Amino acid sequence: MPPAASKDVFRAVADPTRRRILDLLAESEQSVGELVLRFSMSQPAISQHLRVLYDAGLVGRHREGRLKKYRLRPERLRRVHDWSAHYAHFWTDKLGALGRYLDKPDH
Amino acid sequence: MPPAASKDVFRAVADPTRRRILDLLAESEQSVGELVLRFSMSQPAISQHLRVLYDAGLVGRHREGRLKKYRLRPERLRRVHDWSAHYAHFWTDKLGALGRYLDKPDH
DNA sequence: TTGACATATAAGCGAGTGCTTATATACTTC
DNA sequence: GAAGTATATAAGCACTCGCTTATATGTCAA
Repeated sequence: MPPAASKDVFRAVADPTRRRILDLLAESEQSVGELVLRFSMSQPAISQHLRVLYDAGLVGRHREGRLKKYRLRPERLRRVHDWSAHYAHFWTDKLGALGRYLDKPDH
Repeated sequence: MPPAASKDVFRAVADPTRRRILDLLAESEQSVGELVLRFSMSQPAISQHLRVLYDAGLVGRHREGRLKKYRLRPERLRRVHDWSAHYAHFWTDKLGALGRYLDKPDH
């Protein structure tokens, strides 16, 4: 069985450590070692989180000497954003509720 | 031990069944029984998902006769939306990358 | 090649998840 | 009250998660 078979984006971002990794990578690409320094957990733990993010398509990576640099690939976050945006009018648009009411076919 | 102690919103929406429940509740409030009909799993399974959503503050509920109606409480989804919106410029704003680059203090 | 460094993988462990069936609770009707 | 309906909780089970330590792999430098 594949170690962490093609992971779902929603599950990937459910973990706070992984969200923090993404936030860090949003600033600049970083090596595994640099990331490890930002957390109080072992290097394998970070590598495992990075694998989940990689499997979910949320990060890319390439070698640079003996370092391996990870960079953000934010496109797939669009699924999360689009889904939640579906609810955004509930708190942004004052007329949202009325609008949705009037949109129903029987009005 | 509390059955599913105060749940995190990100974890609550990580499950596809729970997202589907939220989507259904976005249309209209529904009783547990009505929701059960939409899924091919047992009533307790749905009740357990509803509890997770309730503990995460994503749904409200009230009795109505012998029914218990659940309704969406979307406010807390804002956390998810705001977090993902933080990345939205990566795919919406063509000048986003340049803008972020110029925003750095050393430019 | 050898040794040091950087990262990934393996194996194991306790805790959590998502379901099931069985049962308890709450409400309504008779 | 008793019986029926609607929902919640309990217990159990297989599986997954997030971590650990130990080890394997890859890269550079001497």
